[in-house]
Amino acid sequence: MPVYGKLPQPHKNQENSMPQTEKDFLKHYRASDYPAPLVTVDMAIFTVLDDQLCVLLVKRAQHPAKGQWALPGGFINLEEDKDLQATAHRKLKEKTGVDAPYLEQVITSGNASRDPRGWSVTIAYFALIANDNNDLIADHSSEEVTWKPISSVESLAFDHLELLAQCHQRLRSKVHYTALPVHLLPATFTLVELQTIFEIILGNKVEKKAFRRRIIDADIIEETGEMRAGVTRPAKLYRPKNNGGNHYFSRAIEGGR
Amino acid sequence: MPVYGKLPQPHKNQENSMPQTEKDFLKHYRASDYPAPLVTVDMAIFTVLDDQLCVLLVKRAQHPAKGQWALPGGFINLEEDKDLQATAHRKLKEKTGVDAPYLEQVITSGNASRDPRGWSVTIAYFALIANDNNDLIADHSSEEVTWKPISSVESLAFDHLELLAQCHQRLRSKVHYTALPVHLLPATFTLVELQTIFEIILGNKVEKKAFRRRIIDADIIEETGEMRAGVTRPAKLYRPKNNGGNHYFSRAIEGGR
DNA sequence: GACATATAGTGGCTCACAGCCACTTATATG
DNA sequence: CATATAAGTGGCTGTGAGCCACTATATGTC
Repeated sequence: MPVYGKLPQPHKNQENSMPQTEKDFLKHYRASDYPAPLVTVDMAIFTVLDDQLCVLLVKRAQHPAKGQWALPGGFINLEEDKDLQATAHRKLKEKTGVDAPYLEQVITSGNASRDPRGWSVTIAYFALIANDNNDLIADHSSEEVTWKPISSVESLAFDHLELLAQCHQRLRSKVHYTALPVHLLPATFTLVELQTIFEIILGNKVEKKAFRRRIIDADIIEETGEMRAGVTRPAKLYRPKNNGGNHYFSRAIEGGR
Repeated sequence: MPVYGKLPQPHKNQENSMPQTEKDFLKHYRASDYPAPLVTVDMAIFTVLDDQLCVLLVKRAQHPAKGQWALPGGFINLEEDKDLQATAHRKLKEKTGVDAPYLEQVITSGNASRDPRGWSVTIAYFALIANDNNDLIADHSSEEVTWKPISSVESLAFDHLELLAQCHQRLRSKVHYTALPVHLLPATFTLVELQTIFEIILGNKVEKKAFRRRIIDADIIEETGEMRAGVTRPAKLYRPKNNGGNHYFSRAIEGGR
């Protein structure tokens, strides 16, 4: 990998007057001397509540777009965040108290008009958290925070509606060929529960036998040995195996029923 | 370590005193008052030359990392680029003269250490261009520019090797379930040529019949009516249809001899 | 305890499509 | 005209999704 500490090979005088070492160059370099866009990280944090796919929204307490609903997010803390993922984790923790859910970078949106403060760039992530963590929502910043069913979200600040659409789309398409939704369930779950989550995200029914074959054959979950009692036949409980829902199927799941 | 021009200006107590309109807020807002990361756009521009997948590299003429090979890229021009994609297109045009190839955003990398100038963010794109455009490489900035077989790239400036790996990976995985490689071929091509490109990217052979069935059934290319003469049986020429290589298959292509 | 009911879970068929491989077709060349 | 070589096809096998009827196991009611 690149080594920054060392000087570049002394180039005998090229373009200009005298050669400059990288060290010299950096000594006089001031990032703030150059115009730069604003940079933020925004997140679509998904969970399933009451059989609906929901996303966490905050009502903006500050200008710009004050009073509008928006995806949680904010500026990178250049001192504390070691990388973009850390910024995302920090924001997630601030809003939900949850620490290490599934987190995936989706898209970076940047243009001159999406934020009235000027040229701005935002890196959008989506996160999946289990619905047994829902009550953990904290409320630091006197902002209003809420879960909204994704189907009921009609407008958001900035271009957040578009970002949300992209995140939702990414989630939906990955559900066709991965087992991502396990991250939306608590530590143990039944196959029917898992199937229901798939159906909620896909927006259509999934054929039971095909679904179970697929999940079992993929060897991504294992029986806990426990059963979930109910009003009828009890169901086996499962937990994610080795690499959770990060299995890729070579064929897509699609229709059914 | 990173040097920032100014410390963050403490907001003068707004909430408490009097309400402020967004207009007022914006009037006094100066983006440059806040520390912000550097933001660049970098690209992996792919083509196939001499039966090898190649990527365009430039030798850096300026500090930092002067003299090292890097992916082409650079800062956003806040005045001229209307969005990130425009920056990418501009960079692509500068280096290759090509204007509208296939372009896809891959990943955004940002952390405190990837650039010695400080906290920096880069948005990485990959582009596919046809190998009949190869000669169009311009050389504006007295930088050295070259096509390197991807297998021979062992080190690059900054974290560009990692970015390249991500772009390469994205390309390879999409080749399993899309017809992206048509963008790497000239306007007309034979099925065998197309298959060869697939094989080069995948790094393994593809079964002829399965490949042809897949492409033909997908209805993404059409016969031109012309034939390509050769030393043996002439081959039908095809051109991309409606939406080029942007078709998604529901099953992956994989192995075969 | 017998039975109804409801959900969990299985057996076993069909169908689409990737992999396989031998076969046919069309051209250049000696 | 025979041969070599690459283009292109026929037709089988295997995998895994879709389908749907069937069995299994609990609760609730009488």
